[in-house]
Amino acid sequence: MVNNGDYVLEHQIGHMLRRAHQRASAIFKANFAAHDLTPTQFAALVKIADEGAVSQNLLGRLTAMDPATMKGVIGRLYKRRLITSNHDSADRRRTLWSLSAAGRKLLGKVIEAGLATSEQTLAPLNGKEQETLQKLLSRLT
Amino acid sequence: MVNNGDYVLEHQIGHMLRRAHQRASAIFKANFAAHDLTPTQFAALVKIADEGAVSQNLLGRLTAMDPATMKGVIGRLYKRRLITSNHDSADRRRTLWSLSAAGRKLLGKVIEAGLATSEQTLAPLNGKEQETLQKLLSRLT
DNA sequence: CTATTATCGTATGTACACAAACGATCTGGT
DNA sequence: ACCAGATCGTTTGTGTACATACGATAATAG
Repeated sequence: MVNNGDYVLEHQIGHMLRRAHQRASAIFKANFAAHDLTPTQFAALVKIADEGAVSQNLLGRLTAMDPATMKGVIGRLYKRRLITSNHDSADRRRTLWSLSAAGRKLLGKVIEAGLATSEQTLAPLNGKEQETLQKLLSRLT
Repeated sequence: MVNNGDYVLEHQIGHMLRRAHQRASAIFKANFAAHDLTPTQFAALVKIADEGAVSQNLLGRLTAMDPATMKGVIGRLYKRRLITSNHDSADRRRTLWSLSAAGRKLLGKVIEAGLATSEQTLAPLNGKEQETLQKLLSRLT
């Protein structure tokens, strides 16, 4: 055994965030297993729906993914034909992505699972604690 | 634009945890860049130091990594000779891992960076808020 | 109008994260 | 002593996550 001073892994905020995120992801996975969607794929679908038509780069900023990550997510959604692409007439570098009919249908079906995921993730806390946690977390940015 | 009812991505706990974890990782990375250690590698070193000698499986449980992830982390630490291995005399399946002299030396040097990382990650909150956040996060498990 | 600077998408490499499946070994109950 | 089930470590495959580098295109400055 070695003494690392005050450093207790379990009390470090980074480690706690990692663990909480692991748990949230596991709950998400259970709720979305039937639809085979990952958290980032679902986030992308939601944001595309919000925006109507978005470029890869903007979508990345809206969902907090960098361009390289976004490319992979978009690619997997496109392979399943949940989204469609159009060239941007104003900027030849851009491709604009929208929901396909299948994407719209799927999203309508799973949005409830998204809400259930949030609820289950926060279940250990009461209403006021949930609000407090969300408020504090939102300030870590 | 499509209406997704109440589903606002930014307000979902899973997404907030993902973003907070991203930020914490970025701060960690900046603080440990000179030593080329990732958060999981550092966590493993800390726990090995705490325990003296641990099996891969137990170390995984102590640091919240599954066996497949742990194998990669251990492998990278071992390649850099920060840890050493011994066969467990009581169980032929097990390998027990300990810090090497180099590992001990490195850990002594970077433990401060770990504390600084936690401090900087929590910097947007005051002392009382930090405590509240940690208490609430610890209950999400 | 041209030269610099920025942005868009793409590609490659490293590192988690977890599911699933596997052989080797250990353990508890009979 | 044996067998059934658990545990240990490993392997393979998919999906983030990000750094870095690159060519094409756009926007801006002079």
